[in-house]
Amino acid sequence: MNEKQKARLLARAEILKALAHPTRLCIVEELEKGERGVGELTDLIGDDMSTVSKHLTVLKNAGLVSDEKRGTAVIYRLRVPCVMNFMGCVEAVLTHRLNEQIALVTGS
Amino acid sequence: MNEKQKARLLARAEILKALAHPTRLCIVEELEKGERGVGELTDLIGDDMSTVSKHLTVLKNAGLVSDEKRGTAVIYRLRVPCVMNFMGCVEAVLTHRLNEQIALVTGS
DNA sequence: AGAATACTTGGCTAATATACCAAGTAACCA
DNA sequence: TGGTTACTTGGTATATTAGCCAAGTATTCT
Repeated sequence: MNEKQKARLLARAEILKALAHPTRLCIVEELEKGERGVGELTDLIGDDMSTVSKHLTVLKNAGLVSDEKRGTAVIYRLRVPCVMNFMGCVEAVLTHRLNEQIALVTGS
Repeated sequence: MNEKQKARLLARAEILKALAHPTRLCIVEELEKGERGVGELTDLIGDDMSTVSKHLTVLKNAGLVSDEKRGTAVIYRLRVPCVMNFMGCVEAVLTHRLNEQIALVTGS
């Protein structure tokens, strides 16, 4: 494998890593519905606001969300439209896995 | 957020986490081309075979690949057809990000 | 200016992840 | 049966992540 390919894989992996946390997935799903302030997301998630803020930084660094200051509030929004497709595929993996487990239990 | 939703997000995050490593992405891309033994994947990646084997275990536990013993060899194959779609979306994020960086540099 | 609101950042700890080497196991071959 | 091939697993060191609390910053309100 050459350096260029390594860099490409690393870039992709970083985006996946940014999404690979329940809280961050929750944020992304919520932002699909529309822009939200940090306070709203914190209420939804239930962790400390500083924790939510750090998760938002991770998503921002990955290029998945953008932020904008309005008064004292900071409003976050999704920057990419396709994250849901994405999740459709993840769901397909889960379904596939579930079907197998059922097959195991029913012994077919 | 209720427990059921938390479980759903956790399940999705686990799949994303399994994909969120350059070596594992490399393995998945290679397996898109066809089934491969651990040795072949090790040659491609260049890490210790034990390291590659552990990455394969992660992918297997996530339900993304399956394995089969043939003689002394262990052959891995992809279990889900859609991982590439998936990556198409990741690529879209990268392109989006790149365009912005270009816009920044050219000052438009 | 001083207080309040809405975040972000720093500091810390605990948990997880990753890589290597060495040792163990399973199937085949001589 | 003993050796070889092809992996996997255990052990260990290091690095990264995630959470909370406390402190810092920016904007608005009085």
